Amino acid sequence: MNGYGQNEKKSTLKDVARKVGRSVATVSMVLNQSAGCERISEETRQLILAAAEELNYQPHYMAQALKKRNTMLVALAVPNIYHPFTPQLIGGVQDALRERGYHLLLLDLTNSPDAESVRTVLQLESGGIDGLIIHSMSKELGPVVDGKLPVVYLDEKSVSPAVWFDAGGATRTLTQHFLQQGIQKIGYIGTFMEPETYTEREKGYRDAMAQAGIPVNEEMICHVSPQLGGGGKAFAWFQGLKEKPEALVVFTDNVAHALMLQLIRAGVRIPEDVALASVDDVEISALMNPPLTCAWVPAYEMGKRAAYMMMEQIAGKDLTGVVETLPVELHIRASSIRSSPAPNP
Amino acid sequence: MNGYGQNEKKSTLKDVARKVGRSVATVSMVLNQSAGCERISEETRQLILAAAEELNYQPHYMAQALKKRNTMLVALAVPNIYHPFTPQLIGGVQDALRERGYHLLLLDLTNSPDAESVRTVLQLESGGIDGLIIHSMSKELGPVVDGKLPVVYLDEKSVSPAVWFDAGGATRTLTQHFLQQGIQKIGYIGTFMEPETYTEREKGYRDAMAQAGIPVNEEMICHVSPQLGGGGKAFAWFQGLKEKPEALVVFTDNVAHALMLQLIRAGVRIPEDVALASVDDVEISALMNPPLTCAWVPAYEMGKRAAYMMMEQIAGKDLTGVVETLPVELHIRASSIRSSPAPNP
DNA sequence: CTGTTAGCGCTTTCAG
DNA sequence: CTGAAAGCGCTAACAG
Repeated sequence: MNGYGQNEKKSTLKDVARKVGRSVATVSMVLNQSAGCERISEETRQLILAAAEELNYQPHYMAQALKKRNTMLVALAVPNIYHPFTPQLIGGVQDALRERGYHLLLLDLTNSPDAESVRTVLQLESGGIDGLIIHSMSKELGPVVDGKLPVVYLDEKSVSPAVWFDAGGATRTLTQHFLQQGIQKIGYIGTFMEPETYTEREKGYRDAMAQAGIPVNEEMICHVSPQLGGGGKAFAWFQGLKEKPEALVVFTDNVAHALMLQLIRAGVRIPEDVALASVDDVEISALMNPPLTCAWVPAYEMGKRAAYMMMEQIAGKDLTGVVETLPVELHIRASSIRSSPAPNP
Repeated sequence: MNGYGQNEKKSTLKDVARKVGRSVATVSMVLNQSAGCERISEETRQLILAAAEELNYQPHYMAQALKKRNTMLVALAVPNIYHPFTPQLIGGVQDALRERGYHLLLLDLTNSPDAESVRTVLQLESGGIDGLIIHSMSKELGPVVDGKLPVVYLDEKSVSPAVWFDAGGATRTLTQHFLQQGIQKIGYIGTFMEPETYTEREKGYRDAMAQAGIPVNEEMICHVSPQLGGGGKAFAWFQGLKEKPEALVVFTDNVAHALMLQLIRAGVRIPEDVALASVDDVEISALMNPPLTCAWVPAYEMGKRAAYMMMEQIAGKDLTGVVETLPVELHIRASSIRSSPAPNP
């Protein structure tokens, strides 16, 4: 057996109450500075504070939670802990939560068959957490938590409350960036995966093309998985094309990196043979050879905003219908520049 | 105001007890299958089960925790959520915890001045969590938690219980891999940062050199930060060397990637001008041009093992002194091959 | 100014 | 076979 809880016996409110010869109620009051604590005599207060210090008193988290009906725990459910986006999201959520004393319970659903993840959420939902932030999984988890506790959705816009970035705007901007250079044969590498941010990205590309009056050639669109492996698939597709696009909008950095590295290995020049641009802008994008043009996604900020919205809800505010949209930034680098831009009239 | 808890009023043990006309004690027993539950009549049992189902009863997490003196929460404290290693660690910890119904509380200390992080840990320590897994921060957090709750250290070996990978072995193997090719002018890119895994990595390199009877030229050693930016520093250092090494052992993938990309941009050929090998082997390493030779670190597995050790401790086992060492795997790729290896006698 | 009381929702002896 | 009772550690009226 080990000896936790024996060496440094945790002291309770009762312990400090006994030590100063006062009741637990009084002690609780001064330690919490709760309503009415001004009427406690300065002497008693000092006595209590000193005793608490000396006994190294720490309030018992769970007891407090049970009584006050809030756990100070917010869960973040992520579909894929390995997505380069996820750590930034986590960082943002965590930092915002910590500002107000909340803790982050992470629910990594990467390896979780649906049923199990739902069961886990249900478990937590009852008295375990104060709220749930859901990344890209409203379909799977939305019905389960519906109305039972405060929720914020991340990376979606057709549910609420939510915070998302302008995914359509990202690919639209990227596409227009090519169009402005006079490039018309623009392909798109997207995914068959469902999350709304992905369908919106493809829509952004299509919208930009339509706006420019250029019919989309479906041959120039390829669907892969959002992993590095997807880049391999995209490369094979590209090599198989008889008529190559002059530029490619890629839906996510991961895929763009893998694709890029393989194109270069195969002797395809970027941007001379094919220009490239993608969405996310993780740190290494700027270091690629050539540096990769990206629509930068404010993932950290999204996490922060989601956490703030969560805490507002816990505080009682109704955020139904609220969808915060964060803008992306276009970071132009060498991978996408084939010619000087069309002169601005 | 929002309406959580109003629409779907949570039902308690009392609710289902009342519904079936039995006492909460009985209901608690059958629902937990606790000792003595066999003596409850089949009829009553069915009644209770049905009622619980119908009322959608979920045990109240915090109440249970308070009574049973365990929260089913294990915290993982990480020093840097952005390290490519971290998500794998998290994944491993989480998956292992979930197998036994535990949840993961993530403590991301990336942006946390020391004092604050310590305060947070202290807060949690009292009745908030059942145990704490500490990644690379025994110095900062060890004293704070000392003896107060079960701890497992990750990526360290001079504290216990711990799980770590053979960091010295990793760089030793890499260095020997070069030596076997007859390369003698081997440089090392390490870091001035403290974590034990980093000092051990440098030691592994030095040991291998010593073993081969080759004096280490201190000019051939460079210390940078373990971020992508460190790669830039390393590149500048390399360019400034009058006498270049033929091969470079790099202490972490991040730095190797950035260094590699900049070397290539500068026209330095890999491995012809300088061979490269590094520690970690994140997914993209195999896709680099040329593919990067790595010592693969079993991060996911480390997380899993740490979580298992944690749960064993929570179950009462004393793991003092136990340090589990996980082996690394050498993944040889083109970046490190300058000649065929010396013939094996 | 301070103590008493009554629980939060649950588990667990111990009596029937 | 089942229920009553005690209590985990804490908070919040309400009395003095």
